[in-house]
Amino acid sequence: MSDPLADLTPAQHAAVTHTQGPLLVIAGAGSGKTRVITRRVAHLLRTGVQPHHVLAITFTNKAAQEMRERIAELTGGAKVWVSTFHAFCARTLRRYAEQLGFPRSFTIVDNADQRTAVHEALLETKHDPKQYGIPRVLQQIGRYKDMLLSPDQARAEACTPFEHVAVDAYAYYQDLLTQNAALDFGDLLHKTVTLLEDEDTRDSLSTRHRYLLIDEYQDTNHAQYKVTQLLAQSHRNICATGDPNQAIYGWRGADIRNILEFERDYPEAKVVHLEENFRSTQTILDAANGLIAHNTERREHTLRCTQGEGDPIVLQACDSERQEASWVAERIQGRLRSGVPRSEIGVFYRTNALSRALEVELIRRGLPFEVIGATPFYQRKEIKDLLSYLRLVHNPNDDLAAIRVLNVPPRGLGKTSLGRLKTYARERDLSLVAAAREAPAEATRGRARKGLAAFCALLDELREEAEAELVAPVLRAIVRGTSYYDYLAKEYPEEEDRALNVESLIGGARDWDVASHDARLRALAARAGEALPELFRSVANAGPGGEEEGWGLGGFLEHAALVAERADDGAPDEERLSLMTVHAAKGLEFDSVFVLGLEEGLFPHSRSTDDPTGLEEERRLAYVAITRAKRRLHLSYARWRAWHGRSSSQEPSLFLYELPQEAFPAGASLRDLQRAGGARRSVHDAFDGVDEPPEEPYWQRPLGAPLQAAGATRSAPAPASPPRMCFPPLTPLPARKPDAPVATALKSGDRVYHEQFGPGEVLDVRGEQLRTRARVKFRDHGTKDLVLQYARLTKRAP
DNA sequence: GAAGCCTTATTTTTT
DNA sequence: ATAAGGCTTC
Repeated sequence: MSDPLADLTPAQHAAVTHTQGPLLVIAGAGSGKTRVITRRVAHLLRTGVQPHHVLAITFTNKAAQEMRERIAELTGGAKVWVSTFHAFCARTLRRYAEQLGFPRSFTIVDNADQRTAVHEALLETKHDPKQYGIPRVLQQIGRYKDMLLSPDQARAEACTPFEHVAVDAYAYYQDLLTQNAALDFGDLLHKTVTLLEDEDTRDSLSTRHRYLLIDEYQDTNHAQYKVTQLLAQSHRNICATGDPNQAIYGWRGADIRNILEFERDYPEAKVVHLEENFRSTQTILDAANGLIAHNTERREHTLRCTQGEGDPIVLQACDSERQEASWVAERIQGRLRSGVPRSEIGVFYRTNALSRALEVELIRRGLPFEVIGATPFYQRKEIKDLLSYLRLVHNPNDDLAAIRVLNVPPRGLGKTSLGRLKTYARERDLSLVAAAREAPAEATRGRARKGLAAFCALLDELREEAEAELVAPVLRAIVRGTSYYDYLAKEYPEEEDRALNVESLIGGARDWDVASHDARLRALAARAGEALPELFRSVANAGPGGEEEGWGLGGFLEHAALVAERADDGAPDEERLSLMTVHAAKGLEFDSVFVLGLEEGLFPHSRSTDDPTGLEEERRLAYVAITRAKRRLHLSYARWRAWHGRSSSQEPSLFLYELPQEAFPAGASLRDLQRAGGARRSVHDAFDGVDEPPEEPYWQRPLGAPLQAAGATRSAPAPASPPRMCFPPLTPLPARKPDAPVATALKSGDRVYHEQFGPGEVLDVRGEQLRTRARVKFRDHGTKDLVLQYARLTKRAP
């Protein structure tokens, strides 16, 4: 084990060595936050803290995995519990379920189940699902849960008609979940808080988890905040790390006040600021700082650079997403040729749907890649079907799973039969499976009766198969008993990968079984370990996250619900480049970063730009994306993109205008690309095939050269001939949204030139940013009021 | 009463 | 493009 205190800056050292009492680390992007956390854990262990007394909580599975690895690396494999909030809660609730009045075998419902439940709830409460929108209602319910409001409490707060509908649905939805012994993601937190409110339980859990580390504290919502607060209440050993500039989970109820008010909650807290950036080049940092400066809500701190200036940012305008994909792939190959390993290349986009075009292109070129987070393996139909059967075996009360598979493959149980069965079940307070077993005459006839009987027989058979607590044999029995492959072949004749997915699921289950078996042996050894020497005990403790529970069928289902990630197949991670959403990229870093789809409506996303808070969060998101890059940053947008299956015209993202223009090569900023009217061939093509700048860095701004004067580039004449375009035809982009220098550079008295009105003089300038207007007195055309955003005004030397 | 076809609306981000 | 919902047919 190397020295955890070696090579630390004074600030980092202070954070690492502050082991007792509350600690808040405000850590800018790339300031070595992960380093501080992992070193701090190592240091804690070195001072005699037991590994199982340390609990580190992260936001995403990816981050948890990475941190687990780095801690293991640093401490020689000490078993510290590192997990997401939800995984931690799930594991804890398993242990205390009965105390809270629900079975240990509770299921965790996913988004699709939630929607089913909301749909049922709306129908049952006599509201029209269409009118109110299932996603909206579901989001509202989620918000109530994040705020720890019960249906009754929520009802007291409800004001608008929509809120009343949502509350009605919430109440019914919650009953539905309870009846199904099911918890949703919000419940995991909510119930854990309930658990921690009991003094004895809290004491024992606080004793167990004596040292808390909470990463990305700026993104905790109220429920998560409450969990940490209750856990830390007695020992106060809580280390929170975060960066207000990277708060990107407002939509999930994250409350930035949690980090801003940490010092109020823990007055004795030590606060450490990390503002030196060890990750990115000066150019990249300037871009990030320049962008985030447009936010009015932000914590004043600017990252200081410790690296050299570095290469300029590469911006590429593309005609289509196809072309964008091809450009990115080409650039990636260039980086690989320059010796950058694949694992050091990250491609980000705002929404998952955007990965498709690039995936196709990467496959075409034979570049191995991994789509992180997305391609929700566990959300595929065939996987969900099989998992639903598995859930029914594990928990026969799981009506949501029953609804899904009662008629899959078709057993002659249509809407009517299902409706009858539901009514029958509800009247007698039975689960659907229990009702099916009674096979009442009023609910079944003919085909349906036979189908139900077959279904029940299958479940019995599966139950027997599950006695051994192994997952793979049960899955095989399901596939066999339902003739699932026949069903797939009939239903989806062209889609052979579905069968492969099933194989892959079974393969994953087999691995799980092996690991379970291993863990059980270790757990046995651990139990006997009281009498064993310390060394042996620490080996015996090694289980998932340091816990001995969570294996077998139940554990597998929990894993599937919480870690929606497919088991590894093919090339190891180091051999692949990564594609992910910007959200998933938080906390990671890459030598070279590509950000796709920088278009208005996409990034910033149209669904979040109607209110200013939303736009600011989008900007922070862009900030996160940029600051992931160590050395190279590539941005791109497409002028045409498939949307709803139809190609539609796109505008460059507002953020491209807000980035400091000097971060780009001269002549290759957004305005230059636009002025070129959409020419595909840009100066960047000078790098083609080599991906290294020519020997003379002609694209660098001459030393001391001023920023481009306001509007100076606008005076250049339009290209003589319209650029050649392939489909779809290009319309010249209107000169919208000038960047800040244009808007602010004009003042009264300036002499200007207008393409149509000729020379004139500015009388006065009003408004700011995009709404800046200038009153101009033209020599030949009188006085006009012009919006600078649209008027192509050129400033002339006096 | 169920299966199949055609319509329609729908697309953030994560656990 | 895709999926869910509604309508028509068997």
